[in-house]
Amino acid sequence: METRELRYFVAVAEELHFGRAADRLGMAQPPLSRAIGHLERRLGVSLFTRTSRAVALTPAGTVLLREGRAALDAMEAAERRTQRAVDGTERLVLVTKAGASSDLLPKLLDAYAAEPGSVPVDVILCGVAEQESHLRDGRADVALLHLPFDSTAGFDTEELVTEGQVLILPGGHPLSTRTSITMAELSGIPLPRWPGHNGAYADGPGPEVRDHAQLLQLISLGRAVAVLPESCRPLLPYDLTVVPVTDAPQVTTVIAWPPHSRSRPLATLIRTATRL
Amino acid sequence: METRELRYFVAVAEELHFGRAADRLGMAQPPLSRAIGHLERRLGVSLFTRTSRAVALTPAGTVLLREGRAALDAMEAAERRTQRAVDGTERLVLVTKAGASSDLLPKLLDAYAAEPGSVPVDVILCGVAEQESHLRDGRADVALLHLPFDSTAGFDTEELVTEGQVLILPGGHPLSTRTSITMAELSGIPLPRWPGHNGAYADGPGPEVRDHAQLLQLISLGRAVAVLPESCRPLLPYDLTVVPVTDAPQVTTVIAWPPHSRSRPLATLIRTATRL
DNA sequence: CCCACCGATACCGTGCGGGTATCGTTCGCG
DNA sequence: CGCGAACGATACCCGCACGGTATCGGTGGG
Repeated sequence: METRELRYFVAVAEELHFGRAADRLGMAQPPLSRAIGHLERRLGVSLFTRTSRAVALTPAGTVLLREGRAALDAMEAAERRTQRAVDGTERLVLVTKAGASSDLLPKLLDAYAAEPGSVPVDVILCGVAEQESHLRDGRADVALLHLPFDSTAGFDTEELVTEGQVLILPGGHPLSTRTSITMAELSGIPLPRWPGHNGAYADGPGPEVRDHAQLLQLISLGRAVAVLPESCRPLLPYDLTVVPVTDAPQVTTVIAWPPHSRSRPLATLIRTATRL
Repeated sequence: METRELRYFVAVAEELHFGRAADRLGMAQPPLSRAIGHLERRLGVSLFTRTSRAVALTPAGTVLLREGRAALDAMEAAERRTQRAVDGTERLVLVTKAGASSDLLPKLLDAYAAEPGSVPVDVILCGVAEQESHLRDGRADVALLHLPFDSTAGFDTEELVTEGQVLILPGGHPLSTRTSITMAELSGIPLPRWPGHNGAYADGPGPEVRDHAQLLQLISLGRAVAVLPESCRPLLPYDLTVVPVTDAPQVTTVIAWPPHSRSRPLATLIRTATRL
């Protein structure tokens, strides 16, 4: 199977429409139809059920969409990591959520820079749920993830720190005088919604937020309250109040990397992180 | 990057010889040279240093070999799993070492077959260190691996059972009267060597073995002794003696599967395994 | 009932992948 | 020291497969 065919297939599988898919791929519709036909004939499997009005995935097509995306990610990762491996300019790319691990990250970077044989580290701060794809498609070499929010499926990981969570409130909020609180007491309050793995938001009450800066501004405006890991405290504006949530799930920060690609600099970074 | 180019690159990187690589690929040498040249130009990195006498990988080439193999495995896996997903004939392919988990496996298969919604399970018994590639390139959906011997890098796993190890001896062996033994006492005895991840054997003393049947025959012949997990006992010929090794590393059997590809039947199998 | 939509088919041109022949360089050997 | 063998690069040619345009066939909506 050629990557070109697989890209074509994924486009059609996502659009479920040959015309739009061809458009997205920058080509005409007939060769796309033909390419998919070729692919189906060569695999010996029907991937789509098509009527002249609708296109749908067969079970085999569903499998190929899932596995094919992973394969395309692996191809992209191979390409990107190779391009970054030009002689003498070795670097590491670390990705993490903007606003998270605000105390851990500088410590880690300083400690690693002091290690013998360390290389420059580029830091990518991205929105929630983008780190995984960065790691999967080779834009990054290593990530700081936060359980139970992020999934570590397919990555090797080491646990770094575990912490409790706190409730963040605007200054004048009725609950801001409390010294602690439980999840049960928050059950009626809509918490902000983060984008899922596909980048879309689940339905429900509560404001849609994309990153911490946005969230904190909404809280300052009295439009939201949120439960966040304790380590976000140093980043809070002065006008917000913090109330420990006694029974919120513990948040574990882990360092994660793709299971192959364990270069010497990466191994050093991981070792440094676990020793902090 | 097209898979064809990547296959070409891997062939050259493994042979370190354009002529032999072209031979292996069933093509002539000039188009292969040209394809590699194209790839290098498009990636913007040099992958090989070539003189007219020798070909060697650059650092970037080393990265591409590692990442590219993973990507090709992912492509193959996508293809194979898709072909196996033809409607109505869903099956699971389980791979494990021949001779290992001899008690666990039938129990698991029986328990799973009794589950509602279970599908037929094909069992592949293979040599040591082949399971990982089966799982990686889509020939299998799920594997029983044994820590610390196998690597679970890149797979999701659940621990199933942990057991000690025992020393297997031919009947008349001087140590066969012992009721227990320690690793230190075995330090002078050469233990059999298993093939590594590349299929090659490490240098050193001790016979080279490929599977359990071969090993047990060598032990019966008095040409080897071995330390194996306790669960191999039911498979031993009557003329072998077993001595518990008190301080041998514990062996953990885990069920492992690729982190994506979590179909309903697979999830059921995993759940069944963890409940045994 | 007709038209609009959409995927499949027919047909054509061209670019690229692969073949053969040959060159340039380098090492080994007489 | 010079010749030949080994090996990758280059030159050149061919065929095919990929992509484009035009059109068909079937289906559902107005």
